[in-house]
Amino acid sequence: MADGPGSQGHGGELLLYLTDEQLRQGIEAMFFAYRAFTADPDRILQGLHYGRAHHRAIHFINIAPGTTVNNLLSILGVTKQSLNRVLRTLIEDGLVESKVGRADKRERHLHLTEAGAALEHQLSEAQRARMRAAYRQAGPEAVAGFRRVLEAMMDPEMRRHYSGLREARG
Amino acid sequence: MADGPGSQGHGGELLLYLTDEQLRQGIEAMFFAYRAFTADPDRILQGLHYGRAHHRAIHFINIAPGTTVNNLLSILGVTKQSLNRVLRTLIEDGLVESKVGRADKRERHLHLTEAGAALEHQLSEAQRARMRAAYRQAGPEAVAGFRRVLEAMMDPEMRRHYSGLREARG
DNA sequence: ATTGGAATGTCAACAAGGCTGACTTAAAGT
DNA sequence: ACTTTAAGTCAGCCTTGTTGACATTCCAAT
Repeated sequence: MADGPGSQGHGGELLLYLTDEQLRQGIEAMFFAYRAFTADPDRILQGLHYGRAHHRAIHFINIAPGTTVNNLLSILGVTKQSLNRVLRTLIEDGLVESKVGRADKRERHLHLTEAGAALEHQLSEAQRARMRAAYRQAGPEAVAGFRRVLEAMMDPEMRRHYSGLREARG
Repeated sequence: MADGPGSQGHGGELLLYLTDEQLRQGIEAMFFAYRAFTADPDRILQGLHYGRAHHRAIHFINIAPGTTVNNLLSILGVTKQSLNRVLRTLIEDGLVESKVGRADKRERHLHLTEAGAALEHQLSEAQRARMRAAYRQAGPEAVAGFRRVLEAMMDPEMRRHYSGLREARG
């Protein structure tokens, strides 16, 4: 591994020279960027007696309408008790609808109501606005790299749930 | 690659055309990657009666030894009561040392003890390992893009605290 | 020297949102 | 018939965030 810092590891042949300092900067960048990334929806949710957990549930129900509780559980990586607490309030407040499964009546299929979809859109638009601004500022090549690093950082288990891989990767 | 599928001329200007779907994938990538990113240190901390808050305190005390409580507060973005609870246990357990300031004796200057530095290294090494693997897998160009997007995503306020900008940006 | 304000620390109470464990109900699978 | 699965519920615990109130210490200005 006599490669300099500019070595190309794209094919996986040559190794990158990565100092602890470079890695540390990446770690801090993740910390600060993620905080900013969640700040906008948090601001909207605060005062509505909702939190980040509700946002996540709403997000994934919107992505996969009709998903079951069990499926949502495995995506979110929390216990059913934790999810249930969140889901119950969303259903009570009329943002989420829970329908008994046709094929398997044990399952509950989750959908957003109109009100739920409206909140989802408000939340995701706030997040998209920041993402859009960052993408524009960084440029298309940077965006591709950003996505590549994040995908490589995920647990393989979670990569299954990540919809980005099912399309637009070629 | 100035005009890949992600960019498109727009009224003569070279604006990025970003679909909601592309942005959503970026949002989800952040979610899943951040979870993976914090999972390794969380695993180490669990059972030691420490949590992510302790990790963050230890991290930034290590980066800026001698930092004051107030400065740490503004970096972490939590209340002094929250930070104090964490700091107190770290001091009691002999991981952090709090020294009264010489110039201003109201201030407390924070340092890691040897034990604290050892834990810091264990935690950061776990995180670096994942980051290193992702960087190697994605390649140097992707890493540069990753950093650029994250920096653009941060709040300007927080960019001041981000050490990555003070060096290695040319 | 006294006073005002800043920095720090502490106590108490509360909420969100994780967790475990135990248990029920209903439906499906065998 | 029995077991397993999906979902829901109750109770209790932990971490980590929040407010509000208050004490202490010290610097700096009056």
